[in-house]
Amino acid sequence: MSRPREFDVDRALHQSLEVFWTKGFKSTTFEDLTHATQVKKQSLYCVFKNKRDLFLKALALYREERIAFLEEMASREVSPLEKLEVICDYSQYQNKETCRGCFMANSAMEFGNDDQEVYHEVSLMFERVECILEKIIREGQEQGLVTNCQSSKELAAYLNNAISGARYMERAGASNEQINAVLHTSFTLMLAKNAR
Amino acid sequence: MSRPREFDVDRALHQSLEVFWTKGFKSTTFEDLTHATQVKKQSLYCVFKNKRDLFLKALALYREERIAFLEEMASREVSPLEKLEVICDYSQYQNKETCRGCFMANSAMEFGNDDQEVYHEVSLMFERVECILEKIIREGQEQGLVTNCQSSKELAAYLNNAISGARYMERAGASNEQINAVLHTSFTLMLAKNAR
DNA sequence: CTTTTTCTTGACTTGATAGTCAATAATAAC
DNA sequence: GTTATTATTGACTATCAAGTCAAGAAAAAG
Repeated sequence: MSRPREFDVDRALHQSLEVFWTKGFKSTTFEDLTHATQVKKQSLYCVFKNKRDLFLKALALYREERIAFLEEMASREVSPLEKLEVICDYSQYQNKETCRGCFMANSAMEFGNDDQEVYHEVSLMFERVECILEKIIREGQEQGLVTNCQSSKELAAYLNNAISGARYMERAGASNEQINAVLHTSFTLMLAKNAR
Repeated sequence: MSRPREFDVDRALHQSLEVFWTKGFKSTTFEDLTHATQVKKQSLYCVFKNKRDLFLKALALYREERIAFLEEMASREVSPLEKLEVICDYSQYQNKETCRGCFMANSAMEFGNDDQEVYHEVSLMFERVECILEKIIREGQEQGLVTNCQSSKELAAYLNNAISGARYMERAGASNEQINAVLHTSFTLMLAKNAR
């Protein structure tokens, strides 16, 4: 009955995510988005309420994709140590030459915690990631590979924090070697003595 | 010969720093600055070339003050462990109720590493902080208090990263307990076995 | 082929904000 | 007191970006 949409909404969302990730919310103009998506302004406005709405949807998409990756990783049939090693391997985070850090962390930094919706996304991500990490760490502890001096929960928060820091280093322009070194140290220190 | 300035430049700079720290560069309007400093627009423009110049000077001021604090701490006549404990004590970072994180980290996040001048400030800060941390850690290692499994340089980068992560958590709205727990875990894991 | 519906397009509006200008005020040197 | 110099002030300008509007285009249904 009606004229069908000519552009792929999901594709446009992914492209917008890339832009927001690289430039942040404030620095991204709507023109940047129309340019990246090759979709005209009004067409985007038809689907997404406004720039902020598009941003929030991109943020949620990012979270879902990250979590999906981590969950897939967690469910693999390999030793918990190997899982942690992959998670602590910086090269897995780094795509392209752009040092854009973690989109979620960048957004948390940009908005602070006074923006309810962004804050909600960030918390959600935090919780989910820590939960997955904790499960892997618990496995590692049960197998005597990870130190028992701290609880799995403490270590999960610890590791998550180390990764956040690393993403910050990335954003701040640190070299791959520096970042990898830090993650490796953080990883090593949480191992049981006999597993080092 | 001429009419003297009525406002204290240094005081205005400090006040501007507060605003930039809380809101970031982009989100701070010049009006915010005139309001915070109670100095009229043109008077600020007389002293500082523009908003960006004022921002960069605030950033440098922040770095100097942080470094001064850490250096004072490093030179105290207490055990290296005590020094590290103070540095890892989140309550020392936290002022007011505002969760504004580390101004340097926030700025690094906001600008990415494509802005040369901001990047320079951030790198400078990084290097200086790590250098101070390394010195304390080396002391700790010599006294058998800090693990020798990693070099002092590695551990300094590690600790700096953990602190960055913690400031990010702060910005992202984590509770004091959560932040303290993470820092405490990071601190504990770098201790020698007998010092735990 | 006509009608209906929704997409597309570019021009337009509105609002915010960085930075400028020119008139005025205040002070120190002479 | 006069003059020269610089600070102060508020109005002004220019720019840019988000969001709106209305006309036109395209497709599906009958």
